[in-house]
Parts: sequence; structure tokens; C-alpha cells
Amino acid sequence: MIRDAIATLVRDAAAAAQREGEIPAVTLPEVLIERPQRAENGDYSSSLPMRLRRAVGGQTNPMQLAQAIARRIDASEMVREVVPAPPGFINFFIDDAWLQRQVEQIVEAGPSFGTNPSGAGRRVQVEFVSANPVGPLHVGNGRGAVTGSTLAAVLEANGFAVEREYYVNDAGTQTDTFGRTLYARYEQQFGRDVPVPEDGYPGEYIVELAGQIKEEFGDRFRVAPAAALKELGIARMLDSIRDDLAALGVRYDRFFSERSLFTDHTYEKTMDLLRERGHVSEKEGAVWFTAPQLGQDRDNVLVRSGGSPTYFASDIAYHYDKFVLRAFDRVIDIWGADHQGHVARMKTAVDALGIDPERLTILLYQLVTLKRGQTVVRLSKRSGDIITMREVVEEVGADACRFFFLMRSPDSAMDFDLELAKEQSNENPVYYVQYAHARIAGILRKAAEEGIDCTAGDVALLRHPAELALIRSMLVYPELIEAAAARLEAHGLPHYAKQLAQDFHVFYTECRVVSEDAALSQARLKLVKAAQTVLANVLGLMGMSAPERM
RNA sequence: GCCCCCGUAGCUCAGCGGAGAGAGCAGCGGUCUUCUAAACCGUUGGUCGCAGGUUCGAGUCCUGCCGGGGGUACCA
Repeated sequence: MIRDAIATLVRDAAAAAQREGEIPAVTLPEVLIERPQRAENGDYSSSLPMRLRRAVGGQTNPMQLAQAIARRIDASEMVREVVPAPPGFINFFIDDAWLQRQVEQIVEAGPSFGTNPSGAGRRVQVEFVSANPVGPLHVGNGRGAVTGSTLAAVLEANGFAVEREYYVNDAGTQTDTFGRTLYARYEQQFGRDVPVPEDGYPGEYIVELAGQIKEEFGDRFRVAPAAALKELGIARMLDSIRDDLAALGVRYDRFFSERSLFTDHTYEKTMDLLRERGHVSEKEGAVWFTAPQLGQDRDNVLVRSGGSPTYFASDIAYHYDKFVLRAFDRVIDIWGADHQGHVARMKTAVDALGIDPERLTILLYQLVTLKRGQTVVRLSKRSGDIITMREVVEEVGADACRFFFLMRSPDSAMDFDLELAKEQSNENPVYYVQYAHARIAGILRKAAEEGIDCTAGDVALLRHPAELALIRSMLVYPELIEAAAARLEAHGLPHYAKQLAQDFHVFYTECRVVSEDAALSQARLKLVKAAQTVLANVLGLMGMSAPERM
């Protein structure tokens, strides 16, 4: 990566200057390479001299340090010029010929362009959505789904062995409530006036489900044990959740059953371990998790006085399974902000199991408000008038859904405007990006018609500012992928895609590809192929399609 | 009360402690005989919520305050 190469140049030059006594022999601060905002300050820059100033004592002029370092970095094939700049920057200008040659590197790398092997096959689990299988997914689940699936893809692009998992809460009290509601709706199908339980779910979807079950199985479940109907209902809900996620382009490696933790005794093993390690106490007839020495100032219930385990208890067992039984190096849980209160105690619980809590990352995303223009559409699981994720995906399309969710930092509560997402106009950035790809496909079709073969194209002809800007833009991509994984942030992707698309659109406007100038046509065709590669790669990472026509 | 997130252009939002704060949309003015005008070019618009602090340097880090959202169960 260019950035790393430049960091090495700076580090080596600074060390040489120290050996030669021009810079005091202090420990060098970390060399960070930045991208200047203004082109006149180069392609990359280092502010090491100004940081160094603190280490060496106040009296040294950072500009002199910058000169001492810059002088020791020779121009190379990649770096055309190294310029010290006030008040103490070292600026790097990349050589045009080197940039031009990267076009061929990109085309050659194809789908692997931008990826890196730094993850070294370490096993990472990304667990996301994991909504209770008692109702359809809502819009907020969509945000989790898109964030999780994209981060998983980003980690894979960085060489991690990623497993995507959905934790199915098929053992808790909510499933009982669901079962009782379903039973009432089922009986109602046969004309019996069985009321929906007071704490039951009012949603119409359970009525529909009950109707389907009656149609398929008749009255079989009126005599069968109540558990059987609940089982079937949960299985059906899960099937529909799976379909909804597939419609958003989300796939999983595994759906993990909460109940399996009890049937295979993982739950007991985990509780035994917690007890052994002194984190279990009993009071008020309940069993509590206690860890004041780990900074948990309040105890939490593991087993209710009625004898049933809490969600927290099985979640601890679940994490024992992740870290100890399945031995993931790292686990990333993606939760909605409404689970915020659970974060600290979950990390403490992992710690209490003797697992390094650093191996667990819990990402929260803030809530989604669904809007239609100015009007807020309330999403309430309890209203019975649910705006489901499926409805949104069907209305605006999976691509627009993914792009809109990804655009915003998970830390910000977001409005999802259905009208804007659907808008097929210049107001909608989704089409702006995809249109760039469609335009590329158009050029490639035209070139094929004209029988242009670009293999012999000479990239040295790519001298137009728009061409060089496009190349520079493409070369940002590997850095983006690396940063996205390091910071576990996916929202840089759509912003980058917009930038890349813009650089392509400008190139398209300024530079005619298929023209009478055969040599230039071939060279530009190569550039177009490289642009297609990068655009398709970033769209792919976001789980979006790269259309050939629009 | 306590905990988490947010507050940047009219709107929606980017912005790893670095160089006159950026984008899209909206507004205003231009550009199709061409590989798709779902595009391009120009232009208007800012006390980065407020006040302190740390630093050579703060939109970015720390503290306090103000405003908005979420959480604070023997629910999940």
C-alpha cells in the first residue's frame, strides 16, 4: 500500500538523520501519513516534524526537521518529489508514470483489487439482527442487517475468516407469549372466541399465520400439545425472516438456536464456570450475576425466582459457546441502541468467564425513523400496523435500502425517507453511483462493437487531469478497505463510491473514449476497465448490484 | 437522577489531533449532432450548540452547561 511505503520512507529517513546527528536521538513518534486536502500540498504528507518537536524539546524548528528528513528521501519510481513545507510538513508527490501504470495493476487484480491479507485467516464472528422470531423484521432490523453484512464483507476483504450468525431466541418468554397468541388466533380460525392474551401480540401477521396453519394442517393443533403449535409458528416466522433478509441481499452462515444451549448443556457448563469463579449469588429467591471486582456495580438476575433463566443468562452461555467452544478469535455483536444497557454487563460477563473482553466488540446502531417526505411513519411492533423491513425493501429496492443505511454513521439516529430513497433522480445518490457503472458498460459495449482491443494500450497516454484524478481516486480504495476494517465502520464505503463515481463522470464528460485516435482509445479503454473493476468491487462490498444498463 | 448517542451551510449529512472547514440536495446561471443529460461546469451559502481546558496545532481529545434521541425490569 502506498501509504505504508511512504511511512517507511519517512521512518527510515528520520532514523538516518538521527544516526547522522542532525536530529536528536529520541524515540520517534508513530509516523502517520495523511492525505492533504489541497492538491498543492501533494498526494500524501507527514506531520512527523511537528510531532517530533515535542520529543526533542521546544527549541528545534520543525521546518529544519522537515528539511533534514525530506533531504534523505530520494525520488523514486513512485515518489516524484518530496517537499518540506511550513510549518513542518513533509509533502509527497506521486509520479504520473507510476500512477498510469497502476491502471494495469488494477485491471490485472480484478475482483481482488483493494483486498489485503492482514487478517491472516483469523476467525471472526459477526452476529447481527438476531431479532426474536415472533414477528416480522422492522426497518431498524434492516439497518443492523446492512451494517452487519457489510462489515462481514469488509473483514473478509481484509483476510479474516468471517462467519455470519443470527442468534435465534427460541427459548425465552417472548416465544411463549407468541405461542399463546398464535393459539388464540388459531382457535379463532375455528370460530371459537378465544381472546388474545393481554400481553399478547396484536399484529395481523399472527392471524395470517394461524390461517395458513389451518389451511395446511386443519385442526391437528387443536388437540396437539400447545408447544407443537408454538414450534411450528416460530419455524414459520424464522423462514419468513430468512426470506426478508435474502431480499435485502443478506445471507448467514448459521442460525444459532438459543434452545440448543440448554439441550447440549452449554448453559449448565457456563453457569458452573461462573459459580466456580465466584460470580454467582442467591438472594430473594433468584440467582444473580455478581462481579463488583470487575466494575459491575449492580447485580443482575440470571435465574428468576420462578426458576426460569433470563435472556442475560443464556446470552452468557451463548458467548461461552462463541469464545470457548467455537474458539472465535474475535466476536462482533451488532445491536440496536435499545440494547445499550446490556453492553457493559455483557462485556463484564465475558470477562468473568475468564475471556479477554477485548475479543468482544459490541457495535450499537442508533434507531431509525421511517419517513415519507415530512411525515413520520411510526414503526411499532405492538401497534399491529407494522411497517416491515420487507415492505420497505419492496418499495425502494434492496440497493437503495443498503446504500441509505450505509451512508450514515451508526452513531447517528437516522431518518429513512421512503420518498427520497425511491426517487429516481439526481436527488438520489444510489443512481448516481450505479449510473457510472452503467455508463462504463455502455463504453465497453461500444468498444466491442468497434472491435477495439486494449491489451496493447499505452497507459502513458493518460495525461488528462480528469484521467489522473480518476486514477488517484481508484487508488484510495485499498486504503478505504483497510480503514473500514480497522475502525469497523462501513459508512465510508458509500461516500467513497460517490466520489469515485463523480471522478468517473467528470472523466466521461471530458474524455471521449472511443474516438478516431486509436492509440488513445485503447489507453482510455484500459482506464475504463480499471474504473469498472473498482466501482464493481465497492458496490459488491456494499452488497449492491452493478447494473450494465439503466 | 444515572448511562449511551447526536448537535457542522436552508435541508440531509461527511470530516484517522494537522495546512483558507467539505459533499449531496435545495437556490441561481450555463452545457446534449457524440460511448446513456439518472451527467457535467460555474455560483450563492458557516460564530462547527455554548463556555472553559489540554496541545506547536482542536470541528476532532478532556470537563461543565444547553438542546434532541435512546436506555435505565426477576422483557428481550
